[in-house]
Amino acid sequence: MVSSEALAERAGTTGAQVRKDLSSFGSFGTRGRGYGVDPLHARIREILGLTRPWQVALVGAGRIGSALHAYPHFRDRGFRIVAILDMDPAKIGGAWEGTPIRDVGELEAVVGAESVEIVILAVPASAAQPLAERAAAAGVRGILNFAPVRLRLPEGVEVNNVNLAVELEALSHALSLEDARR
Amino acid sequence: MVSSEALAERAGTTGAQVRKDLSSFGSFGTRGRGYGVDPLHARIREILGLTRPWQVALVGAGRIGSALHAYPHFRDRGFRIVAILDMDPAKIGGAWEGTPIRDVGELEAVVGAESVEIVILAVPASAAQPLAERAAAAGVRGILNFAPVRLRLPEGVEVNNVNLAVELEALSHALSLEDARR
DNA sequence: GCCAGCTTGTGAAAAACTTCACAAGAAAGG
DNA sequence: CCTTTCTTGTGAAGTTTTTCACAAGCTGGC
Ligand SMILES: NC(=O)c1ccc[n+]([C@@H]2O[C@H](COP(=O)([O-])OP(=O)(O)OC[C@H]3O[C@@H](n4cnc5c(N)ncnc54)[C@H](O)[C@@H]3O)[C@@H](O)[C@H]2O)c1
Ligand SMILES: NC(=O)c1ccc[n+]([C@@H]2O[C@H](COP(=O)([O-])OP(=O)(O)OC[C@H]3O[C@@H](n4cnc5c(N)ncnc54)[C@H](O)[C@@H]3O)[C@@H](O)[C@H]2O)c1
Repeated sequence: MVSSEALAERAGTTGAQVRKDLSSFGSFGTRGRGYGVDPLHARIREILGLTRPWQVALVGAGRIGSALHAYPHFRDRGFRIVAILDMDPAKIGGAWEGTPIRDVGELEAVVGAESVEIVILAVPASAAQPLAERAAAAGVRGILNFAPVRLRLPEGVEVNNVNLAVELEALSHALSLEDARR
Repeated sequence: MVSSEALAERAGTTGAQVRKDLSSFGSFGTRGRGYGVDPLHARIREILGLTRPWQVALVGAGRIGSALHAYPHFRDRGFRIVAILDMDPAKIGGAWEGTPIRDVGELEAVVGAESVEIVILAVPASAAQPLAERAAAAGVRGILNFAPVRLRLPEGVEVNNVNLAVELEALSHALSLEDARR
C-alpha cells in the first residue's frame, strides 16, 4: 500500500493534490490504509491508454531519431516502433536492431500496412509540416514532434511538441531571476 | 510591428493572454500599432537570461548526449557546451567537433576551471543522483536532467526534468479519451 | 466487538489564471 | 488640427486549480 502523502513526496506535490486528481477517476483507495500499489498502477495504465500496444513509425533516422529508437522505455510501455523512414539514400536499406530503414516515400503505404497510429517526427524543421500533413492524411492520429515548428493540422490529430531549447531557456530564466534578486 | 493577436495565433493562445503576460514585464507595445519585433525580441531574450552566454557541461556522451551536442539551437542561444564528460574508457580521450571527452572523475575540476553553471545530465538513471550531487557541490546552479529519476538536491539548485516517455504517454492518453468518447 | 489510529474522498475556501471589455493613447489621412 | 482607426494595458468578472479541513470509513489490537 502507498499513501497519497508518500506519492506526493515522490512526485513533488501535496497529498491533497494526489487525492483530488485520483478521485476524478473514481475512488480506488482504502481509508486508513492508502492505495494498493498494483491496482493503482493498473488503473493509471488504463487511464493513460497503456493497456494495449501502439503502432509507432519513426520518421527521421538522424541523431535524435537514433537516440529515441534505442530508448527502452518506449517499448516497455507498449509503444512499438514498427517502421523507420528517412529520405537519405545512404540510410535507406539499412536497419536498426532489425527494423529496416525505408524510403519516406513509402510513408502512406507503411501507415496503412502496419496500422500506424502514432508518428514520431524527428526531421529538420523545414520537412516537418509536409510530412505531418502526409501522415495525418494517411490516417495517423497522433504526432510527437521534435522539430522546432508549430504544426498546423486538421482537427482530430493530436500533436505533442518537444522543444529542448525551451527546457534550457527555462533554466537560464530561473538562474537570471536568482541573479536579479541579489 | 506585430500585434498581440498575431503573436497569439502563432503561439496557440489568445491576444488577451499575450498582452497580460507581456504586461507583467512592463509595457513595451505601442497602442494602435502593436509590438516592435526587435525590441520585443530583445526584451524576451533579457527575460530569459539569454543576453549573456552560459557555460554548460554535458555529462554522459551516449546517444542522447550525442544528439544534444549536435543540436545547433543550444549554441545559437548562448549555451556553450564547454566540456563533455563520460566514464567509458572507450570514449574518454575522443572528441566531438573539437571538444574533448574527458573522464567524469574530472567533473569538479572542469566545473571550477570552466566556470560551468549548467549541467546537462544524460547518463543512465542509476548514475544520475550521485553525479547531480557532485555537480551541485562543485558549484553548478542548474541541471537539465534526461534520466528518468527525480533528483533530490539542496535548495538553490534548479532542476529541469525531461521525460520523453511521458510525452508519448500524453499522446496515448489523448487518443484513448477519443476512443472512449465513441 | 469496540476503540484508537490512520488515511481517503470531498465540499468549501482560497488562490491562480484566463477572458472580457473598454478607456487611453498612438498614428495616419485628410 | 481634428477625426478615424487600430491596438495596447489593465481593472473586473469569470473560470479553473489548489489547498484546507474534516466526516466517513477501514484495520489491527485488545
Ligand atoms: N539533436 C537534438 O538534440 C535535437 C533536439 C531537439 C530537437 N531536434 C530537432 O529534431 C530534428 C532532427 O534533429 P537531428 O539532430 O536528429 O537531425 P539530423 O540531421 O541528425 O537528422 C535528420 C534526419 O532526417 C532526415 N530527413 C531530412 N528530410 C527528410 C524528409 N523530408 N523525410 C524523411 N527524412 C528526412 C535526414 O536524412 C536525417 O536522417 C530537427 O528538427 C531538430 O531541430 C533535435
Ligand atoms: N535515448 C533516448 O532517447 C532517451 C530519451 C529520454 C531519456 N533518456 C535517458 O537519458 C539517459 C542516457 O540515455 P542514452 O540513450 O544516451 O544512453 P547511452 O547508454 O547511450 O549513454 C549513456 C552514457 O552515459 C555514460 N555513463 C554511464 N555511467 C556514467 C557515469 N557514472 N558517469 C559518466 N558517464 C556515465 C555511458 O558511458 C554512456 O556513454 C538515460 O538515463 C536514459 O534513460 C534517453
